[in-house]
Amino acid sequence: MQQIHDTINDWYLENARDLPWRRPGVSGWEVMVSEFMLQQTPVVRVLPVWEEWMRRWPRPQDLAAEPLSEALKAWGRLGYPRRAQRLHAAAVEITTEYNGEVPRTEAQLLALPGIGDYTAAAIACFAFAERTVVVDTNIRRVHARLFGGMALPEPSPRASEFARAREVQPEDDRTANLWNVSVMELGALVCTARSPKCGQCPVFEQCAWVAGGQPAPHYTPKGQAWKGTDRQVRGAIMAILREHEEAVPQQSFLADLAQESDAGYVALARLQSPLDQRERALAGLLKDGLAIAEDNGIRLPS
DNA sequence: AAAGCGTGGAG
DNA sequence: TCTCCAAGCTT
Repeated sequence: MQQIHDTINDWYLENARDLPWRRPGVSGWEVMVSEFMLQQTPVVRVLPVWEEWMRRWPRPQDLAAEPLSEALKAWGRLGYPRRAQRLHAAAVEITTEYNGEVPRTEAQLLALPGIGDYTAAAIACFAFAERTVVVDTNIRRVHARLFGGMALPEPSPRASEFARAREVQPEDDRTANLWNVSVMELGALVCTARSPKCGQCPVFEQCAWVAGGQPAPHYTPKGQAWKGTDRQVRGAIMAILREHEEAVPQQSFLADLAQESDAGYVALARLQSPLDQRERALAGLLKDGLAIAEDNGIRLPS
């Protein structure tokens, strides 16, 4: 096992991407913002937004001093805007409860809004060199193949996966710390979900999945519905709200909505449909876009 | 605990 | 074109 540790860690030192939140001396806040943005979002799309956020809000208290709507607008088109809402709330909590210092223990991080098992372990490990067991989608996939001989991990994380992740960790703290990010990077660059680059894999010889003849996945992932959903409605509404610095009169707001193809039609139909459906659309808006809507003076049909 | 939550690029 | 997927979290 130590052979595998050294091989993957060495591979990382040679092949890791030069990402700004991995630079030496980055703050806990810089790591934390990157982790929020990277939840379900590719690195290339996060990079420019992260740079802008760090320029504008270099400390938690800087973001906490802003209205939520600014965070939502600056979130841009990263998707899942409630992450911006939770990051803002976390910044407020760090400012009031931790004197502006991002907490360094997993338990403290886990208690903040928007931070779950993965993000807590990641921030503690990457920013503060705490010994944690990081389990993300990349690591789950590498473990499933390398140790489990399976094409893909189970659709949702199992307790057994966390147990295995703990068991395969290096004993030495420093090596374990590097192992976390190394396995993750291997999953991101080589051991990818679709068409893995096994020819470039440093542990090709040790891989249980390869040894088993690379069997196909034992399940077919189900895609998420999009057309006609509340999410599509919110997406269309948020897209318009983001682009306005000033108040958007209801009439021009609805006109903008009508001009949006597809999503706009769905949103408009919802907003003008019978009460129960309209309430669903409004409820969705209220969850993510209430502050931005209020700031813009949006008054939806009632 | 399964479902809901945005967005855009790759294959 | 259409499906899958990307450093998950919350209820």
